[in-house]
Amino acid sequence: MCRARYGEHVESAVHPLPSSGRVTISDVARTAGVSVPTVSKVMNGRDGVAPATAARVHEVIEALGYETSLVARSLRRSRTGVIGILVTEFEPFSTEILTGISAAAIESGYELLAYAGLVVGEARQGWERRSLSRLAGTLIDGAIIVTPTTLMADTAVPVVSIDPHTGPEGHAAIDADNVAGARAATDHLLALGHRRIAHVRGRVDLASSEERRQGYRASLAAAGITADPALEPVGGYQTALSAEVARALLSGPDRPTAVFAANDGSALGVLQAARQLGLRVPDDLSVVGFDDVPQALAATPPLTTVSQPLQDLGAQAFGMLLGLLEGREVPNHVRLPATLVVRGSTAPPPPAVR
Amino acid sequence: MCRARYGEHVESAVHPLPSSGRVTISDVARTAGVSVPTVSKVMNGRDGVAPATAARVHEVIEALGYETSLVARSLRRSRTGVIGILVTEFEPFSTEILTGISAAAIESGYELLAYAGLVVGEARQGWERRSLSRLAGTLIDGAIIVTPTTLMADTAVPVVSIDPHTGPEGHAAIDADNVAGARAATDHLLALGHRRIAHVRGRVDLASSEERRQGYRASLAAAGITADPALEPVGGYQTALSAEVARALLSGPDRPTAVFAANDGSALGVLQAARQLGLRVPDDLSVVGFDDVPQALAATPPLTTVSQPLQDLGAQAFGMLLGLLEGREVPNHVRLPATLVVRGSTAPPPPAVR
DNA sequence: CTGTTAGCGCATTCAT
DNA sequence: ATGAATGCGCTAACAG
Repeated sequence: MCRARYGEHVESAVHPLPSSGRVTISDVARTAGVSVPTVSKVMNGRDGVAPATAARVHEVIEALGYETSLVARSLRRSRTGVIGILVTEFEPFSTEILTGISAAAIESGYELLAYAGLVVGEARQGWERRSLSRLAGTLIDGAIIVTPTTLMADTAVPVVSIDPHTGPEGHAAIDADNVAGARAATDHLLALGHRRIAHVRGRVDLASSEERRQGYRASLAAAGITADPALEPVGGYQTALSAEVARALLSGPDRPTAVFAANDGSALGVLQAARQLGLRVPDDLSVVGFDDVPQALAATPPLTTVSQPLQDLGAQAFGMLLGLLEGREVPNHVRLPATLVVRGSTAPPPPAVR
Repeated sequence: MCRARYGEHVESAVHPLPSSGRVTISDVARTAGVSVPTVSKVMNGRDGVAPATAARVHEVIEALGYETSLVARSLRRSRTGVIGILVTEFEPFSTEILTGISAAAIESGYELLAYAGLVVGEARQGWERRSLSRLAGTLIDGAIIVTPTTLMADTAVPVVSIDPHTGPEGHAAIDADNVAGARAATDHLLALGHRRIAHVRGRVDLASSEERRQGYRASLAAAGITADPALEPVGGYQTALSAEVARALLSGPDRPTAVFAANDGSALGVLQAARQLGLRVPDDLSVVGFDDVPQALAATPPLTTVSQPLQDLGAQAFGMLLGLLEGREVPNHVRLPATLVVRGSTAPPPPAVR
């Protein structure tokens, strides 16, 4: 067992080699017998320091294991070399994007700081503005915001949004083609022979959700099918709620033979509901999701879904931000293709209702 | 198109409402007609402020969208309410852990700051000490370090290590049971009837790699098989190198019927080599990996592997860190079970060689 | 070449 | 109840 003891209230000794772990620039200066600014110069490789002095300072830095505090430095300097990535929390969606950003940023000279405010409930509204205010202007040179809920004009640093909830208008943004993806999903079901296709909608306040419904409707319209509002319950992008509305949807007499869910979480809910009702997937019911999260592949049966190029989204967002930081012109809006991935949850409708 | 223009050199106007995005406490104070300390008191909910004044300040804060700078605040205060997670880069392994930490941290009152130095080459050695020095004592209250390469004593803040390369001795650490996991993998192959089982080793300088080899050898020994060094090439946890050594291994006359690779990346390399040599998996060759990264499931055939509870690792690390921060006693070392996941890459050996 | 002075944005005494 | 002064760790502009 070990007990916490981190010298929070340790009296700093009269002389160097502080007992606590934290080593500051003054510790180094004192030990090396020079002034603080001299150490600063050495740290930043500026000239105007005698070679002998620099060497001695370097030795002390090495010995004490000193490293400049990112905080103190960034308070004083304008550029920090750190890019912020703002998310509400770390979950499969945001971490996949993070992975893409990281791959793109390697050897770019920038460091990455991913920040999760972990706010819940009321406080969630406007989280991105708050987080950005806390970091921008000091800690970070620019930011990538994952699924921001509001538009932000006049930010202190360059910002690129990924999959903004409000749609990609007004600021540098990148997202996947939700309309085309949803259309591909519905086209796939139509091609299999389905005619009665339901759509479990996402959060109605989000742009992505509405775009997916648009794609669904466009596909139906192209096939000469008029959309039936009774087949469009709202699952709010949530598994539990989607399972609930799916149960109702699938219990009726004239139940659909296929469901296109607004995201994978919803699709998993539909799968759950089908299982409870004794419906086999894909024999009795076909299900398509959206996003292609890891669980989609692990589901039983593996979920047919629309894959968003999450890593690409991240990588390209980083590229755009780099462009903004370097004062280059960058496209205001980039849209990446979403592609259908056919797995085991879709099949032709059962003969009885065909 | 839009061009970067973020008022870096904007002259601050004589009066409030600065043109740049950055709003400081003095802007608020000036606008509200009070002093800076008063605003500070209001922000931190301290008393000693007239209700009327507080209300006015609150209004201005709201109007200006002011938020305290994390940097400036943390420089002055000891506690920041932010936990740092230090990684070299964001990839599937570290982001999975991140997801687990995030789930555990929600509603804990702490915010999460994941920091990737993105160092490569020489500078990589000792990255965790450098990153920690840059953040600890100021920005973060404690840190979780993912796969640190060195031991760190006497840190400025509490630290918990996940899967330390040096083994879990000396500081609060958590990892998966590599020995037992490797043993389970090898036992599985033995149970299928394999006798000639190779092991593609990982990075020999890492504790996890050596532990996995130990488990492999222990399993063989228990079955009365003496380990053959010729069957233990080093793949260095890398796909390309592993494919190379596997090609050599599988080209020989007395080739093994099964391979236990030190991690999934290596296993994918073995799969590659087998395909090139015309060996069918699992009919001609069984392959087992370690880690259970998402690609393991997506491989052809789906990879039998040993799953590390990455999210649990993260969640429990957060729990331990919380304990340290609260001055509670926490176990110095936690070891979580690694479990075999049997998929499609393993089967009994071909009759010819059985 | 070096040290002194100043100030980044904020929180904390201590006066008033 | 409020404001002036001080310092966190660091860097920039100057003075010696």
